[in-house]
Amino acid sequence: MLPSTQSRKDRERKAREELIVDHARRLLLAHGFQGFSLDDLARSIEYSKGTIYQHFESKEDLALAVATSALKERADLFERAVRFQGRSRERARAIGFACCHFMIAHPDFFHVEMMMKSQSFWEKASEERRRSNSMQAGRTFRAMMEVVHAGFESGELPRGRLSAEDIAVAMASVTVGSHIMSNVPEMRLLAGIEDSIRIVRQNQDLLLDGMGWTHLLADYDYAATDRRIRSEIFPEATWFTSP
Amino acid sequence: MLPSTQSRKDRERKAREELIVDHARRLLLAHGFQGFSLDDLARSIEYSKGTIYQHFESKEDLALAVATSALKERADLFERAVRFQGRSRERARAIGFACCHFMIAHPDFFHVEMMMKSQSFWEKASEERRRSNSMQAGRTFRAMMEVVHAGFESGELPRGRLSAEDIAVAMASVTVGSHIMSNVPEMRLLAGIEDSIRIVRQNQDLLLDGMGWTHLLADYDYAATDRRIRSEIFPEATWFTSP
DNA sequence: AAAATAATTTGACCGCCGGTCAATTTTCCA
DNA sequence: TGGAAAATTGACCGGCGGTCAAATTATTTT
Repeated sequence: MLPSTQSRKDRERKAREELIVDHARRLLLAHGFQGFSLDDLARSIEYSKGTIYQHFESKEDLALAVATSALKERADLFERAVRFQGRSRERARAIGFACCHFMIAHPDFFHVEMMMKSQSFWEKASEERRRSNSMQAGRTFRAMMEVVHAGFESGELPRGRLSAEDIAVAMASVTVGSHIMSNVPEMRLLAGIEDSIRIVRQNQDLLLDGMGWTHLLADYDYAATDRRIRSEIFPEATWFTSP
Repeated sequence: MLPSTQSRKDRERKAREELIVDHARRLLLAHGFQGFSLDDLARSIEYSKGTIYQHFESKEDLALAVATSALKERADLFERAVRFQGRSRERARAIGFACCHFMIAHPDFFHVEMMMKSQSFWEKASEERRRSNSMQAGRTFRAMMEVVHAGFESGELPRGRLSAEDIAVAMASVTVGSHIMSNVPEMRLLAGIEDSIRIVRQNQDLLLDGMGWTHLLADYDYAATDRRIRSEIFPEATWFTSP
């Protein structure tokens, strides 16, 4: 058997896996995890259900692959964000920007991520895909940690009670929580929320201010920073308007 | 038909509904929404599946009833918390305490709440149960708003860019987000998290500090406050240790 | 008390879904 | 080109949420 044959097969296999994941993402977002059926997916990709199971060992495994592919995108955005040339808080802000950019680019996607965090998903997914997901999660975490350490080293972020890890967790927490709460219909009604993104960014600012991460929002006009972040790091972002 | 007969029937009906919800909660927490089956529930309560459907119009409707009963508990805790006699930030702290108390009293419960926020749950639940849930959500929101307004009026919470609603949303967001993130196994590993409660309270403090809500954590020792909150408001809390 | 009527409870049944695997088709190399 | 090996298929399975005619129980009428 020629190596070229093997690699062609490999390429074909990989291409089809991508095809499946792409269609699965679409159906998953359209109908939710429970609502989307593998028979529909099989029809959509014009392969049989059995073939799907040659790539994924369960519905959960497939959903995890979808989630991981998106997480990889987010990790890419994070790594671009930390490359921003500026003060540590500006770089933290760029990560916040990346989160919002992802939110806008993939509305409804957090539903998928929520499900993964809440159900007995992991035990039904393959070991390999779990590791792959962990990899991407690690990338996003490391990006945040890099900025936190930059803050410590420059003295812009006071070393206090909190470890670098605690601070990274706090940044992730406030973003995720704000994302969720600002999209709950109940909460939107009660609090009169119209712009989720504004809520998310506002709460990120509050948290970083709470850490004493200079410059505080009150002491500095970040409008120019935001424009730079957009033009230098995320030129493709069309949604953004500085508050 | 005598009225006593009617009311006896009503009582019996209500008692059975509670029986169903109690067992459903147990099964739901044990196996997750997908994992718990109505046949199991029917066996568990020693009634047939058809009888369950005389009380609930779908599995989602039942899950919503479970969630609402827990939300009511939380609303009760919130209303107790805001009754705390003290400065506005201490009362906000008492609400944070209430959240943590609920977390401890009902571990694994946030899985149920997450699912409700993420899936097409609401459209499959009955109008009445949706309203009932909104009622309880409103109670928790109003409790937070009361404390925020107390903060504004006392001047302890600066009136700035943020509306009272924004601040209430921020408080809810950081709590929910911290709860989630500090329980994601991935994150626990990456950040070395051992005590979720510590993370949640820490992040709540950071956020309130970020709002400039006096007294800032650095300017005041809340240990005595925490002891008072516990002894005066939540005497049944056995988990709490002041940091 | 017995019969008639109304209300309640039941579980067999339906369609659908995730998952399997023997049978079929396609690919590959001698 | 023939036949083995690999890949693909879709009928099929058990279990699920949900339904409803039939059976059972409770209530009223005679």
